[in-house]
Amino acid sequence: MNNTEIARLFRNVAAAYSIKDERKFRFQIIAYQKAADTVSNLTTEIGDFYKNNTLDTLPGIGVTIRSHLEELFKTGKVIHFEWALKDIPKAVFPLLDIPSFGPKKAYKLVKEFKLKNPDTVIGDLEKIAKAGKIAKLEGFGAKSQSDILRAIAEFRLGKGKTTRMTLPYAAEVADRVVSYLKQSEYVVEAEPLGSLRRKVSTVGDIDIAVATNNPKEVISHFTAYPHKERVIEKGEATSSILVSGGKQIDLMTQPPNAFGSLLQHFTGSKNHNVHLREYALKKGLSLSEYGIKKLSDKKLKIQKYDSEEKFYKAIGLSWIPPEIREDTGEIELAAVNKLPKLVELSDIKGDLHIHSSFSIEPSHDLGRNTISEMLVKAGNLGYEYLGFSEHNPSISKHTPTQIYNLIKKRNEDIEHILSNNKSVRILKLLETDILPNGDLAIDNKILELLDGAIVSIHSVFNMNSVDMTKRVIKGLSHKKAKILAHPTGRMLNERAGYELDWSKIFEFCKRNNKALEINSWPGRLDLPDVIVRLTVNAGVKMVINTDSHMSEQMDLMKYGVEVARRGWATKDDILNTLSYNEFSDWLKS
DNA sequence: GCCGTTTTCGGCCCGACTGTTTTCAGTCG
Repeated sequence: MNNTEIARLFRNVAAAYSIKDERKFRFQIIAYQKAADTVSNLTTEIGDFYKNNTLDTLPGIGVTIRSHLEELFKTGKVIHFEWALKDIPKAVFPLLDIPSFGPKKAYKLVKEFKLKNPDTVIGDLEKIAKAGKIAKLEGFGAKSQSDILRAIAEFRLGKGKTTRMTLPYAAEVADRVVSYLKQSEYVVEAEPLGSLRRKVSTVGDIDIAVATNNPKEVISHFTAYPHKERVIEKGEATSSILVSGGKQIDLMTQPPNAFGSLLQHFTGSKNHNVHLREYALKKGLSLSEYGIKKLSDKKLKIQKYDSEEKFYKAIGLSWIPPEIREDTGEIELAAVNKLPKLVELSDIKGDLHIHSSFSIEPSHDLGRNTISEMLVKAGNLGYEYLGFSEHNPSISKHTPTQIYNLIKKRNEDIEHILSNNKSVRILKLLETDILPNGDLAIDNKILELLDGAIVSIHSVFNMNSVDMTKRVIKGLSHKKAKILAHPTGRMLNERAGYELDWSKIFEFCKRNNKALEINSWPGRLDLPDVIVRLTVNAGVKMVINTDSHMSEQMDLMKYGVEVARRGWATKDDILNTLSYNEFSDWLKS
């Protein structure tokens, strides 16, 4: 079973517990939901954790769930799960994917109308609702019946829980709503929060916080948003709408003097907030978006905070950058004021993965702008150096001699340009394919023309982890091969990427002075943040590159820096924060 | 069922909103 299936199994077990006895199984439900979240967020198959005997390193997986997983991988089933799911009709579970359906509602409807077939249950329920039978049920009414019909219709259209947005897209949607909100005179401040503020690689829905002394007016203004499809809910302090394209926008408000606690609350993550509140409880403090209550104060008066810094300080913590608020150790370190100083965009001194339009007759796509145009942009960004890494010339269409001459010609062009442009230094690189057998696409004699090579996988992605790891390590073995570009090959929302044995890759890179790339392209963000964290811990260096094919794409560097920050990388972990001389020494190392 | 510079036992975040109710259950974040 793969991660998706196992996460679903855990969620179904949690739902079954909810239906059986929500109070009795309260903490088991939370535990299984948390385990499901852990599994669905993994970038490695959980079967590999089982094989490596490292299941106990995963948060939310303790002795019991671990033994259930071991039973699952050994025998293909788990007796305890079969017992837990035995009394629950299978038709309940597909309904749980529909927004507004929880275990209780799904179970009641399935039971009441004796729905048996999980494959047709959604359509069956729709017919029943259309026939007006749900409104007659106790606890339901005409409104809930029509809400069910709409929920099913929207679910079919893929609204609500659609594919997640890339960061620039989400930022654009959020910016439009924020600038609309700011048209209201009652909006003092408006900020996008949630996963967008934490810079998660993809964003599900858009969360916006508003500081106002008149929440009612602000919410009326919000629900009148011209691009809204419908209002999902509208209360006194919060509201949600669905906008065209099926994306959900959640709004929360607080008065300006309590905006700090709202920023904290609505930025999340959920796991960070839960841990933070448990931590504060032990100090006798109860936290919410309203502020902080001292439990020793019998009247439970709320202390308000206008800034996040003051809010964290009141709990005895240093301010935590949003990118690392994932409950992976940040609270413990903030308590002793030992958070790392994360790398910043202004630390970056160069970009090493640039495709110019120089006619190198490459194996893959060519850049759109000339070497000179790219250099102008680099100057505008304040860079000290730029690395040109066009794809290697196609090996099926050229002889080695032709390739040699093409690279030589590019080098001469660069030298010529350099004689007229002294402000930005240039590194002569090449993005070189690692062939399926691990050889590089160009030979040693040609590699010697370069300051260094960026190597990467562009074909035959479907190799297993063992073979792919051997392929990559062999590709990196040449002296000139210094950087592994987009190391997992993933494309967000498109393909998962191949698997590598990271401990072997790290060991090789560390011993041989090789670096892994963080590719800033918003559809890649590769390395993924969790692997950046492993890389940092392994003491292996990284380079943040844009992989630009046009000069304006060099602005995408910020996305790579955000990934690095989510992986707890400091300036020391990132090689292109070095000066030109230091970086060029590393290339020769 | 998980977890640990107060604990290997005894804790487990905190609130909003809706529909169907007349005080609350269910869902969501």
